[in-house]
Amino acid sequence: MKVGELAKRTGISIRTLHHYDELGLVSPHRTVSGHRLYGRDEVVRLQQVLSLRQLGFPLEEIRELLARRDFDAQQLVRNHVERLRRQIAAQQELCARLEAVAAHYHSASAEEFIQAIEVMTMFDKYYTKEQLDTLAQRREMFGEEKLREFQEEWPRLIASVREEMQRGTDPKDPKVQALAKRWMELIEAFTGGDAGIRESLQNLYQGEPQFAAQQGMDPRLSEYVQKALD
Amino acid sequence: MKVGELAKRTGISIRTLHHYDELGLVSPHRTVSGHRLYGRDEVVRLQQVLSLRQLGFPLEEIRELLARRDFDAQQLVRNHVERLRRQIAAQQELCARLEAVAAHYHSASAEEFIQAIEVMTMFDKYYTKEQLDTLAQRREMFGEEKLREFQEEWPRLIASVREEMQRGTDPKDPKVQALAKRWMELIEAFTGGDAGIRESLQNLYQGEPQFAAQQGMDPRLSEYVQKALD
DNA sequence: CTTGCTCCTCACGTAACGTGAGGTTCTAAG
DNA sequence: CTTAGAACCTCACGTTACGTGAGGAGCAAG
Repeated sequence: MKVGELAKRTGISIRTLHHYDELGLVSPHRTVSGHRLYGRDEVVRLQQVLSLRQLGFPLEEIRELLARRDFDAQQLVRNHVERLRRQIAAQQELCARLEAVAAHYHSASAEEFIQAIEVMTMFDKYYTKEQLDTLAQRREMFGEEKLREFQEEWPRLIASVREEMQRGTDPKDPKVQALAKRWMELIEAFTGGDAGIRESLQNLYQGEPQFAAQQGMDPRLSEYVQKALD
Repeated sequence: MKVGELAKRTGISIRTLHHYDELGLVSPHRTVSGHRLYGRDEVVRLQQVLSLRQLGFPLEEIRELLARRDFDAQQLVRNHVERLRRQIAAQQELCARLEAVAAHYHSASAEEFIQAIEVMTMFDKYYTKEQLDTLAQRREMFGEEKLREFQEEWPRLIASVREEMQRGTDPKDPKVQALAKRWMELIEAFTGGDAGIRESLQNLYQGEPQFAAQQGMDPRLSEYVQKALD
């Protein structure tokens, strides 16, 4: 059988057969003019290659397997399954996240959408898994409505405080005190009083100044609020 | 900020930053001597790129997204989730199979192992999903023990029939008739009387002669058995 | 002898960078 | 002012499993 025929019968492309020949995976005989000739043995070999390929093994590994057939099949499969499991887990998490974003930012603009993803990325970086779980629970407790309110209130609150700061108002001034109180309340609502979460939050805003800036925060403002809280 | 510093602060490799520059994803300014200078805007941009990358989008798509920000975020995410789900499903099936092979061929040699995989591949090709499900159920019904018995009996039975054929025994001979009866029983046990499955089985052995040969079958033997069964 | 089909061997392209090679610029110390 | 070493630059090849021509021969039929 020449390549074309084998290709038609197996559905494998000619190029792929050439490729396998180059890699030494399936090595057909040749006519004097150089045309490849596949016999029974080569077809069997090809089937084996295809079978292993279907299971997701890289070609290089397949070649080694078929070369020295004394490998530990069990161990091999276990390793492979392990690899797959990890990939699957990662992808499932990704999926869950994407859907969470899609669901939550139901009618969000592109800008808001990217923002949301950025926030998620940052959270991943600064919170432990347990903390993220805790936060997810708290969010569920509050419900859509409340969350949206909080999200809309924060920028307003930050803007108000910034205004007072720029105006040079004394942090002890009752107006600032009222804002600071609300500030505390919102943070408490978010952290649920968890000291670890509060710390991670602080690390996040200190460690990612450009992220903080996007939220309207900066170190000076932080300091100002801190004074008012004391 | 020069590349080295940005690289340290973000944990992204210098090469990657160069790469993103080449692709026009993050385009820093340059000093007169050509060194890259990243400012606030570029860092923000980088964060966005990284966020989208983390969600598994290809860089090319990310560039388009960030270029024309009027895209439909919902649609985009849905498409992406769809892609992911398909990948996950495929990988899970793979995993399940690998484990099935590993569990079933618990102490198999490398040869048997490859054989098993080949059989699976062939089954995939010739049976529909429903038929495969049905077969899986039947296998569970029988249990490990019975299956192993069947698997050991088949080669013996095939060998016996082949012997009679080569000896030229009349298909109507009682000895051949007894073998043919057992043959029928085994096939019935396998197909569970499902006509579709029996047909697929026949297609498999007719369509994959080299597979059939590995199992010890060939067209002449088939014909002989057929005569005996009539 | 030529047409048309099949075959051959390069060899580049893909995604997202890693990893040098070889050369320039910056920075701090002598 | 010079010089060593760090940091920067631009190529450019390697990775995986092939796809996709380019350009040139072999092979059967008219």
